Amino acid sequence: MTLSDLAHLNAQGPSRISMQEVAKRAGVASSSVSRVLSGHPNVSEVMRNRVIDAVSALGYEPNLLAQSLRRGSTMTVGFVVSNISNPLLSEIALGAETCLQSSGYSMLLANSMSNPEIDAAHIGMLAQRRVDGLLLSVSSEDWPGTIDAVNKARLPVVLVDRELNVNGSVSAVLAEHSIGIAAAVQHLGSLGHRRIALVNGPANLRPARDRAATLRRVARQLDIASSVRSGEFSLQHGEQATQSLMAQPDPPTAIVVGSNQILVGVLRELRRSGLRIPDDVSLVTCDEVPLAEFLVPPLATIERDHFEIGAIAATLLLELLAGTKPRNQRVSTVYKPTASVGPAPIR
Amino acid sequence: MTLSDLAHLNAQGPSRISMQEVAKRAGVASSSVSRVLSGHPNVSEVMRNRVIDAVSALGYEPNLLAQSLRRGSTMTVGFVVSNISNPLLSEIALGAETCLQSSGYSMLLANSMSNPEIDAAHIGMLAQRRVDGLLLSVSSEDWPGTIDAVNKARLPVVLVDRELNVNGSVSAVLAEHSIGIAAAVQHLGSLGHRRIALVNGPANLRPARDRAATLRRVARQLDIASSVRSGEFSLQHGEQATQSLMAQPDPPTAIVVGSNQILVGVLRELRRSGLRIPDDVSLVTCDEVPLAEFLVPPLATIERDHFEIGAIAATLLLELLAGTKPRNQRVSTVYKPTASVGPAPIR
DNA sequence: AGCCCAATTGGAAACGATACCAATATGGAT
DNA sequence: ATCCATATTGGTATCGTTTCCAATTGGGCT
Repeated sequence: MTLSDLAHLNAQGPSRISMQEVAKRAGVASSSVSRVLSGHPNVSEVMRNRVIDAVSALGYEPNLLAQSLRRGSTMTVGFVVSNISNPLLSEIALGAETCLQSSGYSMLLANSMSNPEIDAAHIGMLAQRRVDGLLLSVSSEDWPGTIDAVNKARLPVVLVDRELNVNGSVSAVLAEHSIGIAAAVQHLGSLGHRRIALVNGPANLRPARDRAATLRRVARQLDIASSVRSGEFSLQHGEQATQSLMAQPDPPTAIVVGSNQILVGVLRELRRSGLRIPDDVSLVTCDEVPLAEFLVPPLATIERDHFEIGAIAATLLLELLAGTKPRNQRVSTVYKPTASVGPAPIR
Repeated sequence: MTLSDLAHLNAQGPSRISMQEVAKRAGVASSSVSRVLSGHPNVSEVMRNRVIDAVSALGYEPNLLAQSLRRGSTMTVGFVVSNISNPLLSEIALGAETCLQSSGYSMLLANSMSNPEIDAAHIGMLAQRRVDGLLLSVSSEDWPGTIDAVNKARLPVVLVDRELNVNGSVSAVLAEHSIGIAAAVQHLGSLGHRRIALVNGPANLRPARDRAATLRRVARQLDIASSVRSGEFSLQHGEQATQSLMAQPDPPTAIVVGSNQILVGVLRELRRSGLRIPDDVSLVTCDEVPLAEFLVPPLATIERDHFEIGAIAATLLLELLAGTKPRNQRVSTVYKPTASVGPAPIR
């Protein structure tokens, strides 16, 4: 059955019904229809019924596009993200979308594939689409194009674990990576580890920066040697960094991994080189990942509630849209040791 | 620095520039500005330059909302999905969004949390927002509200591994689950397994239906006993079904798992009950999941290219939007055996 | 009875673009 | 020089709402 066949069957005709047609059918002005439907107080009972009857008789549904143009609000927010297939980000997106949904907002999703130029282009595009606000988990905090785009957009913004030097109405949800990292380093220290490495994400992103700074600080306090390998959030970086770390004359006895994408590379390289966890090297990874509990040994993790981070980001944005002042909200991280962390090997 | 401070610094003033203002500044009619910007052929060089100068002097950016209202196209598609945090779906979403992006389309994401009522509500909402088309991975194929909503929406639709009895312009991308399942069952049969169980998703969804039918058919051909446990895509279903399966007098010697969410439950229950893979029970799971390769033993999987599925879905929708006839495209699945599949235990 | 205020309604402008139509200008052909 | 076809431009209606303003009505009050 084709669309035009369907039109025959369907009493309400082939094209969409406008408010004008409802008004004509009800024998009133379109402004009255609008008042009834938007719940204006000064509407008589008779009018309300006439309009409602006509609406349901014609199967009228408002055109949100026209509403948005007139009202100046689209009830839409944009989410700019490096890669939604990253479980961290997809859970954040779920939390955000769930929260936004319950307030009548929709979410436009834009993947940048970790390319800051695309980030910037997306921000501009979303502004042209007149989203009411932005959730940003950009791929670089120092890319000028991104900063320009945010400033030009003149929109309420919530940063998702990012620090961006921009003007305007900007809130942020920030994870306290230091808590989890500090706990992990202390635990490792207590087990005799004296050389700890961090296979980290890019230094121009807050999570990586925060983790690196904390690890260095706490290690120094405990008289532990620390080394940080910054790089992309990628399998390749994980492999390469691990290989170069473990090839050193005094390789680290514990590795902290800065993301689930890097983790796969680290694990592959450890498997390839025959190093055993935790006998040869202890392992801790950041951000829970689905099957980690079934690895042998199960992986120690530094966790944060991803869904909640998304929900908080959305809440902060809803606050801004309601006219509140920007604010930052912090979310804790928690270190969960497992058998992947053991005593430092004796050399 | 606040927004109003910024307005001072910014030459282009506090509020957004409309096409009218560009026209006034260039000393031409707004229709001419429109022609220049939309690349109409009959525009003189002088006019083009005047307009372009005014545009860049004022920093004009078109209002996509007004464009959409007038043109009758939003360059937006809706993606209705049960739960974007499912890695299968987030990879599909990435594939789709990447493809749409390159054609200038944006994606509105709507999570239903596997609730068919919410599915239906989202479809209606997206229609009101005047999306140009829909990508649907609905949570139930027989929920009347969903079918009604799709029929009412009168939009081009692409089904993502779903079968939905609706009218209109509907394409589909369909995974050939039978290929992978058949290969797995044959492999298990050749290893002596005579009782195979499928811990499956809900029977009102194509992937689960297809897998169950294939498993039953191939098992019968090979004279193998098969049992199928249908249920939600959930950890709990995985646990409960596994427990009840293995508590039988003649428990299965191999389990096929119908989704990554169910998998976690199956693995937990197997661990809890002390059953070993593959010594006590062989295990195959559908749809690759990140760390499966590092489990001990690594998990045998029936894979399909999730990103490609998303990209194909988007391509099919773009075809429909270009006016082509609906069509279905099939995507293969491939069985990848590992040490999680072994000879049937001897009783 | 006359007046005023409040409630209700219709008409029209506006949001910011596009597209049709008519008007003008330009050039070549006769 | 005249005429016609074509290229270019401006004016205006339109997309589907909301909102302002003015007009009408009815009731209460003096």
